[in-house]
Amino acid sequence: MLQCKVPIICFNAKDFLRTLLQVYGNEISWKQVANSVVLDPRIAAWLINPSDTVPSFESLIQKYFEKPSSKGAENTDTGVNLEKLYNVMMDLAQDLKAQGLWNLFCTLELPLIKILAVMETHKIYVNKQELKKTSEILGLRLKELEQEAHEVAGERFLLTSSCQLREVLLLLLLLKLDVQDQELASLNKLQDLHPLPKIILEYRQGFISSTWNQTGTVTGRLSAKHPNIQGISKHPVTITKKQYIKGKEEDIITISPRTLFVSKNGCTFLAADFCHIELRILADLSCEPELLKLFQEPEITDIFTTLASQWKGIPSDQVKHADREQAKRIVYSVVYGAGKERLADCLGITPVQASQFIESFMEKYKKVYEFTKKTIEQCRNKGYVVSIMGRKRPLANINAQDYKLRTQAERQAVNFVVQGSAADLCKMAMVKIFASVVTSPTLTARLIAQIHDELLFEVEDSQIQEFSGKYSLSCSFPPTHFYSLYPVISQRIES
DNA sequence: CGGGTAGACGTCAGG
DNA sequence: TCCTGACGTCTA
Repeated sequence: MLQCKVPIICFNAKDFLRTLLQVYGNEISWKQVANSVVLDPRIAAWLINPSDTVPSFESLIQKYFEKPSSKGAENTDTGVNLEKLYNVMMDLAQDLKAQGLWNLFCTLELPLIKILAVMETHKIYVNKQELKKTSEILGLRLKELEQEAHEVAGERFLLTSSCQLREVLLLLLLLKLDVQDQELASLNKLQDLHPLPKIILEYRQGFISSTWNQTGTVTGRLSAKHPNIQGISKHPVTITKKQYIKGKEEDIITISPRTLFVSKNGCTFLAADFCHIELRILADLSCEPELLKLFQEPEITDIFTTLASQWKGIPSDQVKHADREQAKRIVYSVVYGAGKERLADCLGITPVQASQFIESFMEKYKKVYEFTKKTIEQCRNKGYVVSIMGRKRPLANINAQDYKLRTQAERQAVNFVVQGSAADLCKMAMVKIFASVVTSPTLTARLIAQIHDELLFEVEDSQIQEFSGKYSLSCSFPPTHFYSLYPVISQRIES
């Protein structure tokens, strides 16, 4: 079936392909999926309406089979189902073409099926022992904290219940508790493990592999579960603890959740990520000159640092990490339509000040404001919004009477165009790089995860130069690359 | 009455 | 502000 030149129609094709790869893993290489052509009606249905998850094959059939099935079908259930499957796919294909989604379906979403199937068959090694230990330590620390909280509060209650916590805080009224900041516990430094012999290391390592959902979001992004590898804490957490655990006598301990994932022997994890992709897309779509200028200056390495320095009126080398984070929050908050109360809350200023802030922002980046207005207007007329690659999101509430519902739809419209377009580009990068690795006779790099704007690979040590040089993504990704990519996309949509 | 389950909601990690 | 998933409580 992998060699078959004729397209295969399959509901949940990714699961089928994964099973094929797992069962025949010894006889076939993962690269062989490249030859197959698979059509998945579920993905087609999701593209037509992304808020529609289509839970089962039966429900899809039911939905697309209002018209009576053509007579003369075989008597067996299998025969009938096969015919239905074929007819449903043909109907969906017609719909996709009629709605301008056919190209997106063929060039992005269909190739992705195989990529995700291959990703799910790859084992990601984890340091099982360290994970277990971390879990135990965290459990202990949580108990400690619970006890402390009870003592301070003067009564027993469930820390994890926001409801009960609220009540307790209300009763106390006097002191402000900040439980959240101290909630995490500790772990021994992982460096201690490095000198351990290979065999022991291997013995200690277990492995995991996430499940990737291609039809689970309304914006076109991917999502992952069991575990959600897209949501692993990025920054290490440091903590001071009172109790000594298992003889390790350290007061301050750091936990780096990402280091618990380890690359295979002789391999290295290599991450390639887009730089400020959403802001670049916003600059491009709005044609905002001030924003475009920032991206075109070669000496600017970090846009948010630059924005922070402009805003605070200080040199960019004096911008602190907190300033940068603040600038980032401001930009995305304002662009996606945060209200004055929310922004005030976020920045620790009064709503009146926040309101003035938003106004001056919109004044400075006028084209961005016009872009949001135009997007909302188009959504009102058509009932949906469209991303760079033609991905659609219908927003029924865009013309609603209810103010709350209507303004929410307006924010969703603006957000979709930017976030959805970013999803398009990230998926495109995935498809292109995968295709290139698959056809390479030498490269063996495996895709481990996609964290929205980042691709994580496991690369043989001897191939790091060849791999990173070939794509030169992580080293440098200047704006010019982005703009050279964009016309290609537009052209594809036209054809 | 005890115990399991489903859905809603809150918080927090990612982007 | 938008989009996710994990994990906890709470209600039915």
